[in-house]
Amino acid sequence: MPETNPSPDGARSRNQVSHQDRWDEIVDASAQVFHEVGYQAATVKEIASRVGILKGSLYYYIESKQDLLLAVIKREHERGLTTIEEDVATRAALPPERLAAFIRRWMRMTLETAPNNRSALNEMRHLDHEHGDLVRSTRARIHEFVRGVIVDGINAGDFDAVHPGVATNSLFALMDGTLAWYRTDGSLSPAEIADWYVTLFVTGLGREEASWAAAAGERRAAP
Amino acid sequence: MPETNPSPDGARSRNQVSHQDRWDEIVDASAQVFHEVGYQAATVKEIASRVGILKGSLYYYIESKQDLLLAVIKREHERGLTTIEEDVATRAALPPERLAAFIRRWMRMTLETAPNNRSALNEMRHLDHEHGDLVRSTRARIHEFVRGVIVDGINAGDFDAVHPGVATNSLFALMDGTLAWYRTDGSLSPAEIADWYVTLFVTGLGREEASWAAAAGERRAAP
Amino acid sequence: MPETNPSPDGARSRNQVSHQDRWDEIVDASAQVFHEVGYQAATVKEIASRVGILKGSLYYYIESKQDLLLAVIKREHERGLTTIEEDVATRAALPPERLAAFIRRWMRMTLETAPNNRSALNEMRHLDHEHGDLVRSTRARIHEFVRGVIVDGINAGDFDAVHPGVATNSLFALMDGTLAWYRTDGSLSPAEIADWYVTLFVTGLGREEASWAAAAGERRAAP
Amino acid sequence: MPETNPSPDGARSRNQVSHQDRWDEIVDASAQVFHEVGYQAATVKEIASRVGILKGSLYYYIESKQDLLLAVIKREHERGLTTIEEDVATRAALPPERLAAFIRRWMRMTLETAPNNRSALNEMRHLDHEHGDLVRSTRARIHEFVRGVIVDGINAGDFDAVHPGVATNSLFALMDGTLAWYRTDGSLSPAEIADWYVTLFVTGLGREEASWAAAAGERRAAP
DNA sequence: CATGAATGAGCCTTCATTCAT
DNA sequence: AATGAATGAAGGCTCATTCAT
Repeated sequence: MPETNPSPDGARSRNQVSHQDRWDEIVDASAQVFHEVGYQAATVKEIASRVGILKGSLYYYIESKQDLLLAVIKREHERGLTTIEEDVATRAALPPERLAAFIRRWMRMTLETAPNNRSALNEMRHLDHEHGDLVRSTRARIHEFVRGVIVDGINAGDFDAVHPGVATNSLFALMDGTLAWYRTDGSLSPAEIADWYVTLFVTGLGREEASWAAAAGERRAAP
Repeated sequence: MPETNPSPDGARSRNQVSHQDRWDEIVDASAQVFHEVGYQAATVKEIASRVGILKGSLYYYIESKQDLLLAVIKREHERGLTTIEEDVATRAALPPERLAAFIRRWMRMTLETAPNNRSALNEMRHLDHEHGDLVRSTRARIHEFVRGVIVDGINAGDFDAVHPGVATNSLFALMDGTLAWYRTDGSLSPAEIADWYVTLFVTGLGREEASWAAAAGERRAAP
Repeated sequence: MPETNPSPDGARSRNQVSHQDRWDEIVDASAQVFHEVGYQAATVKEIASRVGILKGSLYYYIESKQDLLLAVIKREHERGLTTIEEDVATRAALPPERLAAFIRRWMRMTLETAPNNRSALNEMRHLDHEHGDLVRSTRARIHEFVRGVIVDGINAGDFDAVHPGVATNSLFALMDGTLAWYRTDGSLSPAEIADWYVTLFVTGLGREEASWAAAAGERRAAP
Repeated sequence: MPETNPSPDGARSRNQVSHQDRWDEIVDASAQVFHEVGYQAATVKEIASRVGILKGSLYYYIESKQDLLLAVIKREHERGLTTIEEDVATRAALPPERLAAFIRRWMRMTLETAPNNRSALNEMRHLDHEHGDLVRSTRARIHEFVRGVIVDGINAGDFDAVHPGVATNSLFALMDGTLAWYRTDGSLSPAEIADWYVTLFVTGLGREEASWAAAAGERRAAP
């Protein structure tokens, strides 16, 4: 049975989309499908058909299936880079507050903006060395930010002297692991989940919230 | 090039292994390969060849590739069921202590006993409905245990009144996420990582360790 | 990645070429590509891009890829037809001299004028019946010329009584086979190779050069 | 429409052939198809179906289509290597006689033993570097043999002082070019064509047959 | 004239699965 | 139990071709 275009013939002229828009559609569809069945099980045909074109047509935009994965992962990491950016007020705050703010930003991105995007991270092994390294370096920058905040907190006495790398990894495992069980119709909102992570992590890092909140007030008042 | 058996002919009579042993070898090999490349990318041929047989021969033991995944996942969950069992002393302990003990047991299993096993959990989506449900029910029992401990802790006032389901999910995301970044040659031992999770989670659940440790002593002394 | 026109936008108006010139460019590019990778492996896209247009645009000039092959082969045969034309002096000469002159003309064309053109001859099988016959009839005319010279030579006693058709085929196999091993930077010039073929073939046809050269002198003197 | 096995079901058990025999069938079929349409245009499906199996089954024997080309070309070159071997009498003969004998052996192989084999030589460009070099080295050995005979003949004064490399290339172009025009039902037998090549080439190399035949007799009588 | 986007047929290749021996 | 040969359904990818703009 030949593959046939599901959209009606006459619609083509009206369906005109710019190259960039089409490409965004393609990356969206890819992210969705990778999320649903994983990279290997995802078929180019399925992705194409969600965009409303034939699989052969997809190769007008890509050179190989891997390009789709790369695009999805890159987009995720760009969102990650955006998420580590802090506004002026937050940048001036104490480490616990900064970490809390980051967790809230990250969870908002993960659960609200790009729910089916972040899942392709586990598929990074399917990228070849060159692209894998490219992506890993971006990821490193993101981790570095969090690590920096934790180190600052330790130095300032706000956090216990934990292993900052392990703490960073744990935090991301916690946050990114959310997608494995989070359901949109569940009892908790994204914001509530973020709150819980803040409590868990910032408290767990060594001092109860009260203490560092108090400390923060004191130190702020000090100079 | 045709697939050929690497083992010498004459050795077969001496290589006699019981059906059960062969089956264990097969599940081991499957777990390894799934761990290395994922379920979809894993080939029946590769698994067979690690056992030292040809892929056709594997079908004497299984009906489909999915059976291999099922076996691996089942074994993981059996290990999980074993891990929720507590010795007499622990069963009598207070929730924070029980939770800490569980975390240590689980991490020992995850990192020491079965490092390449636990990774197949993400592949559960490749099981059909029937087997997926079977596995999910086992997983539910394991989660239920942790959830129970947390609820007990909340009721006893050891833990803050968090959402127990979310807390449970978080704990497993944290623990099972370890495999994504843990390196055998890293700076932390499995036990140290477990300690860190205990600190993070038990503290993070609401009260600093000191407080519940003290409370534990009092209550134990009470009756 | 979408195919894009490498030439700058504004240049188009100045790059104006006549239809005929464009067509010649296309046939040139086709000959080159066919020479490099063969007809089947040649892509319409590659040919178009050498002309500086997109593959879709090529179809303004052709109806199918085969048209490109046909044009290349036709041009080769036209060159062949030109090459069998003799100047007045040569037409009056004796068969061995005429054959020698032809060999030199043919090799000059093959190696100097159209090195990458003659290679498409082997691809004639990719022409459909109709066009194949068209081309074959031209080729027959060329062969007929050589055959005629050889027959004349035999009748005149200059050549041994060989099978003229086989001799003709052999000569072309010899000459057109040159491209398979000839290197521009090699030790022999086209003219030297042609000389060698003359020696080989005219001598090999039965009598050493001296003899027919002498005979030629006599007979010329005769009437 | 799924590809279906053309052979009747029940026949399979009787059609049992050894692995080696099946492989030979496959190489035969490949040679045929490559001969008919060329490497690029040849499809794995067509080759498989001539063997009576499905295209997928072919991959039990090969790793890629290129392997088929390699096998065909290797077989040709092995036949070539066999063909340069001389019996005791020939090895002792004078260069013209040895060359003549070689030409006859080669043409017998080309036209009688392996008519559709030798045509894949032109497809050598489709081999990757590694295998291309392998094959080229074998070809070099064969050319070296002919070159040696020609050089011997020049040194002995039997041949004119031609460029031996060019002469060798010409001879093979002549001989291997035969397949382009030779028809089984033609007026000349393989042996007659070989005779003609002998006359052409051995005479063309510089001295008429009579002369070297006479010289041969003399020199043989001399010591 | 040329573009750019799409089509669709077909290719090479992979691989889970079957089965006679 | 295991082998080896084959199957057949897909899958990724290529590319000649079409056509609205």
